[in-house]
Amino acid sequence: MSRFLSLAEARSVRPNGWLDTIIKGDCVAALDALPDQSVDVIFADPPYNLQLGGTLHRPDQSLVDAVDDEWDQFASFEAYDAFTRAWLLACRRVLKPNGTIWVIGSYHNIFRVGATLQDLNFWILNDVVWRKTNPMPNFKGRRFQNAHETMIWASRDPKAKGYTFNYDAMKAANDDVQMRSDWLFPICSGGERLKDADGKKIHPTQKPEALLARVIMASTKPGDIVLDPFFGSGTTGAVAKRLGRHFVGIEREQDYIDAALARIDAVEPLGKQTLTVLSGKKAEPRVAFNTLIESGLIAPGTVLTDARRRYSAIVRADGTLASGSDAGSIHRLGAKVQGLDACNGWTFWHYADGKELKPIDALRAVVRSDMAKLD
Amino acid sequence: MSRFLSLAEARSVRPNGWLDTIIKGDCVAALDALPDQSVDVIFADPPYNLQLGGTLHRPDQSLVDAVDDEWDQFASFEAYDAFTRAWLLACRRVLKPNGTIWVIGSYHNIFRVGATLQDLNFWILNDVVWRKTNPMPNFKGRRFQNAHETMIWASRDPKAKGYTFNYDAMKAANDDVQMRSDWLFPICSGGERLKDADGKKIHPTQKPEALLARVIMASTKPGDIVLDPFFGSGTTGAVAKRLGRHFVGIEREQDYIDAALARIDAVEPLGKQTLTVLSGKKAEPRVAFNTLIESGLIAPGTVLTDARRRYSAIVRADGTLASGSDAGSIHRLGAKVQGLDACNGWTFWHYADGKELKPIDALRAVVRSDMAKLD
DNA sequence: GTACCTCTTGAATCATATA
DNA sequence: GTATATGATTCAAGAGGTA
Repeated sequence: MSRFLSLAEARSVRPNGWLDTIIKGDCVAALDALPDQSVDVIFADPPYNLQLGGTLHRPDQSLVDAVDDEWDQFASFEAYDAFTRAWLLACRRVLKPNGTIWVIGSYHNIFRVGATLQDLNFWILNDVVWRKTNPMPNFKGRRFQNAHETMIWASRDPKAKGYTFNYDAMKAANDDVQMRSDWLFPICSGGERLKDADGKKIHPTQKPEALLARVIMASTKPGDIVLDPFFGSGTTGAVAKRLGRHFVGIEREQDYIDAALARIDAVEPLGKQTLTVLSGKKAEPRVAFNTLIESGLIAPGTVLTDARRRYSAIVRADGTLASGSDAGSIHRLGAKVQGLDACNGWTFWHYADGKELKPIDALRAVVRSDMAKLD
Repeated sequence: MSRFLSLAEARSVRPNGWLDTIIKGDCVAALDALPDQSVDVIFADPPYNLQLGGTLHRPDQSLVDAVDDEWDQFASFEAYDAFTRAWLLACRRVLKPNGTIWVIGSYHNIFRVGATLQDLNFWILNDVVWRKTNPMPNFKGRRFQNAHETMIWASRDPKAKGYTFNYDAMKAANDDVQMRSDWLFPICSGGERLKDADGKKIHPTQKPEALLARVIMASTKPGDIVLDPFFGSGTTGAVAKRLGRHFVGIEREQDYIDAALARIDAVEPLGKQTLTVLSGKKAEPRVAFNTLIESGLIAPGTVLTDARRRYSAIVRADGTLASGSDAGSIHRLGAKVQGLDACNGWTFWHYADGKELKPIDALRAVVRSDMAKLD
């Protein structure tokens, strides 16, 4: 059975008695209860300090369930920085000399976290981008869709060269090319998302196990100790156990601890490491028409026609087409000129290649073959 | 002919005489020579403070041509922070109140830049990841392949809501889905890369024009002023000119200035027609519901329903709707009958056209197209 | 079983013009 | 400055219901 320890217990248990447990309490106090240089890797998912204003509604008027928990509120950047500095310093002491730390965040907090890491003499090895396959849209159309989060991976010390990085495993898992710093994963939803009896999500920001699996497979060895100072629903612990690593979690909220303990108990460790890697080879990557312009395959001002030259349109620099007083995407304008509701602009619009007309889809194929090497 | 100005000239030229020029000199001093609130967008590619220790060789023992220029050297994080603070403050004064700034960097410097932006009360709108199709591999196999750089897009002020974001154009250019925060582009190479007579690259970190094109198309209007305080080889200027925007560059090194001037001279601006930016409903003129009644498109007494005929209302002669004992504007009543606090009456309410239900928005479109013929 | 449709939801710094 | 009225705005998945 999994268990959790009070701060006093964490301090007094026999050496390593805190392995594979959750320590209940404030993050810094709990870290202070652990011995020097005792963990191999830290994965930290601290509060993001979102600073949300009012409420936000979707276009269908439904309310967005925002992260408004008390633990995500800070009075100022200074307060957030002081908090960050305190827990990172405590982490530093607990890390083995060749240990590394991962911190995940968004643009709200990650820059402050990164600067603090550098100030405390951690040495950044990579920043890794988690690209979400299914991020929440920007409902008001005022910004780019916020489709990623950032992880910083850093060693405890600039001179430490002995940190674990399973380069060959990563490369083998990635079609025999180096694992890049941009990773593609879905957000945590469906059956993986922990819910209470009423179907309400237990934790507002549960991370996907696939993300933690890659982190752990990349930067730890079997039997290593992975500490998570903001344990939440216990994703780090569940994945560590499954992958044959030890975990230590720190968490304040009893509700999260209860959920995490039950979750981890249900995990069956893998006999053999059979980490499945999500190859980003989805059906076909989406290519923006804009990309053809940006990559010089088609110039703004080019005239496109349909296959029989009945309709024509001019390519604008913003990636839209214009025809007479109408304008829009390749699809919208294709539909418009034909008086239809819908149209596949990729196959409808053609460009002149010598005397021949070719569909712009041919140019998309060029872009896709360049992209194919990536995902 | 393009030209460059000395600091003294930049200070003394007639108003806007510094448009489409390169100012030679230190970045902060040159910014100080420009008027308050005079530029729309800033794109900055500051020194990355790479701090490479020693030299790096590829597996075949060839030497990696690293960025080791004098301008990329800083004694400490403190020195880099002071530098960052100084040029960002100078940028802040020069930006229009609704202006925005883009800064690009890597994990070496972007966290310090981001934190400083926040400290100076810039308001981060997005962090945007440039995913490189063809990044340099990690030669030692000790880290993930560093396959991206990060751009921060921020408004001058947290309360400034009037910044330019061409949402509809970005969406139309992206297969009619929102543009995401992760962008895929090749690094600058081949014919685009500026080289000297010996074939040596002129600038170590020349950015691809495609990247700048998306930045400028997303966040400026034709005729806007784009300032680049670290002009280098002039990518920002070349793309701004091509896209019908004004540029101002600041650069210290005469070699870079010479290369940039020649490069920009060779750029042919696109025609006005191709530069028109697609704008959505937000930019359409307002039409009062009353206008539909006055122009005879809908008669008082007409019964409107929602798309599924769950709710109905009657059109009154004063341009309001009534339903039972409730009455109000098309929006208020739409909200009221659904028990919501907001509703777009134009798309909610439908009228019967034969057997079919059509949104009253279709009638608004008729009014708008009639209005368009007038001007 | 399957195909199709509807509804829900996810770390979000998310409007603007006029009075 | 504030208050009010207009009316613009979403992508991918999964769950569950219906034909």
